[in-house]
Parts: sequence; C-alpha cells; structure tokens
Amino acid sequence: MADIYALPEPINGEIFGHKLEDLEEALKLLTEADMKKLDELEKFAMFFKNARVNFGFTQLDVGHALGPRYGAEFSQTTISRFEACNLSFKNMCKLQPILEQWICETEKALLNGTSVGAIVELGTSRKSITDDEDSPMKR
DNA sequence: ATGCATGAGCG
DNA sequence: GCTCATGCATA
Repeated sequence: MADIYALPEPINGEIFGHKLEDLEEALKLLTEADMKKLDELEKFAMFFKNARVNFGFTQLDVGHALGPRYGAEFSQTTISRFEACNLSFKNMCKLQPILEQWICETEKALLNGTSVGAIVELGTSRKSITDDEDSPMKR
C-alpha cells in the first residue's frame, strides 16, 4: 500500500529522518510535525484526486500541464503514485505544493471560462485555438 | 496501476 | 556504490 503508511522502511535505518531499527521506536519518535504533515498529505492527496477528476483532467494531463507553468513536468506514473501516496514522505512533500498551486490556478482559469481542452493544450503544444474540447476521462 | 530500469545525487 | 525520484512499458 502506501509507502508513507508502511512505516518500517528499508533496513538502512531511517524513518522520516529518524534513525532507528524497529517500528515501535519509529512510531514513538515521529514528531508532531511529521504526523501533521502525514495527515495533511493524506487529505490533500484525496482532495487533489477528487478535484482533478471533477475538473475533467487525466493524470497524464496534469503531469504535462505542470511543465511550462511550474518548471517541472511529470508522468502519469508519478501523478498516480502521488494520489495513492505511493511515494516517499519527502517526495510527497516536494510534490504537494506544486500540485496545490496547479489546482488553484486551474480552478481560476476554469472559472474565468477557459476550457479544459485549452488548458491541456498549453501543456502539450500549440494545436488549434478552438476551445470547447473534451478531455478523456479514463480510469 | 505497477514492476523494472535508469539517471541523479550523495557520501 | 547506494538510495531515491521518476519514466517507460505493460494487459
């Protein structure tokens, strides 16, 4: 399941930045900040997926859309793993703000009347300027 | 959605 | 070298 929930990470000895060997100790040493962040990430991942789906974007759409605007392009794989929390704690932390920003800006754009198709095109390349596109909804 | 491969970063 | 972040290929 989710990496960040499967606490006893590799035996190389570090869990959330804390050195230790067994799960018991790991749970004790988790800081409030760690758990808060963990919870935040969990919530956000669900929120993100929900928003993405409701907006009508594919995991691939989002990954590509991130490129031009946030200087970081990702594949469908990464988006999928993020939504499922199948990433390392730090990786999740890194991606969260980026995706959060994307959600905000996308929501604005949609409210301003920009079509989903137009937004997607910005991520790919300049195709046609005709709006009113439909975005593939596959799961 | 996920196993496997790879390149980057680090010690 | 090893770990980690990410992408590719896949049914």
